[in-house]
Amino acid sequence: MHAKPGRRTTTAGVPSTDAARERIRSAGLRCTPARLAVMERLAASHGPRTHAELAAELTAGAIHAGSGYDKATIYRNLVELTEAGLVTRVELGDHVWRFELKGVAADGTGQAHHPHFVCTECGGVSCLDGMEVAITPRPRAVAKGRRPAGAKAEPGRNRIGSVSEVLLKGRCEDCT
Amino acid sequence: MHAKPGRRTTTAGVPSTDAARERIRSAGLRCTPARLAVMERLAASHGPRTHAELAAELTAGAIHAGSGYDKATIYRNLVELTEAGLVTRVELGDHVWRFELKGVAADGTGQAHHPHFVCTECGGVSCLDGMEVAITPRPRAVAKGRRPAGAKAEPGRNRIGSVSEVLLKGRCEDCT
DNA sequence: ATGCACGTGCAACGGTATTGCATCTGTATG
DNA sequence: CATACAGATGCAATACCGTTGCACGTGCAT
Repeated sequence: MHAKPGRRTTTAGVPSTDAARERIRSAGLRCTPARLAVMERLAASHGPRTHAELAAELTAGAIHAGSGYDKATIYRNLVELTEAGLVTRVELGDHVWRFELKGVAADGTGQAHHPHFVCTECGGVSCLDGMEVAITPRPRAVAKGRRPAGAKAEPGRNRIGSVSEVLLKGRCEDCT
Repeated sequence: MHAKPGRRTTTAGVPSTDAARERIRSAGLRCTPARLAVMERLAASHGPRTHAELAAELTAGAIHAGSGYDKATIYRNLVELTEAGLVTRVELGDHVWRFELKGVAADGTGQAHHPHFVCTECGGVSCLDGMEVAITPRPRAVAKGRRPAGAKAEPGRNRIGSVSEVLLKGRCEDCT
């Protein structure tokens, strides 16, 4: 009882738990321990996580006692959070959906869609959050003149209507 | 149609069947009717086909008499052809793998790194042959000094070694 | 404290990918 | 041209992941 359910990092600032709680609430969803756990797990991850991974971590045998959420619950939560707009669901080429916390930049600037890099060797996935991908029509030197607007292709070019996801495949440094 | 399973042989030019046959052979695989059928089916399609589609077309009830290949055989052939480098396997976002004839690398060397664009709506794939993708560090990090959660891959892990493929997902103009 | 609606756990379903094994066939060899 | 072997095929069974139905538990407003 003396351990308040949820607020484990009680600093004067804004604990991630409380932030998550608030976001869940404001999304019109109830704030349940399972949802908090999912949110925190996603927040603690540096890249997109698969449902299987999250389920494995949050089901019974997990390190943290008090877990033990059902796989279906986690799945439903992920879907609901996705529909609520708090989480994005991406597909990187293997047959697994990965979920990722949607942009939470403190200032509110949406880190909309950042590119992902997946290693074809080890299957590792990196979030190229600090990278920018520019698509230019002609193989001309593009080094300078950084083009903001993220990974947006110029419309009217080729048959691209709109780009929703950028995916790079290759080998990570470890596998080279 | 009139293409008999036999060798329409090299009377004039090179029938696609023979071309496929040669490619299969040169890939170190046996040339079997099932493989030829798969290759021809892929060649006749202008977009990526799912294994389910191909299986449905090539199994017993198919248009072509004499077909009736097993679903597992088709699957294995697709995988083998993929490993042999004759076919590429892509994932569009639904949980189905799609197979597509790879570009004809005449000299056998790897084809240029041209990005692909795949429409998540219609499944169409465009080869962005005249486009170039540049990956540049974002001018300004999300936050200064500190490493924000999820903003960067773990150091020493999952960093990009080499990029072998660039894949853009989104909607094509027709589906917008 | 109470009640309702929403969330959860359990288990089962469905669909696709994947594999084992016995049989058959393409291909090389004599 | 016949033969033998490695590889390919068919059949069926399996594994896996995502998804859903239903009864019960729980958050949250009253």
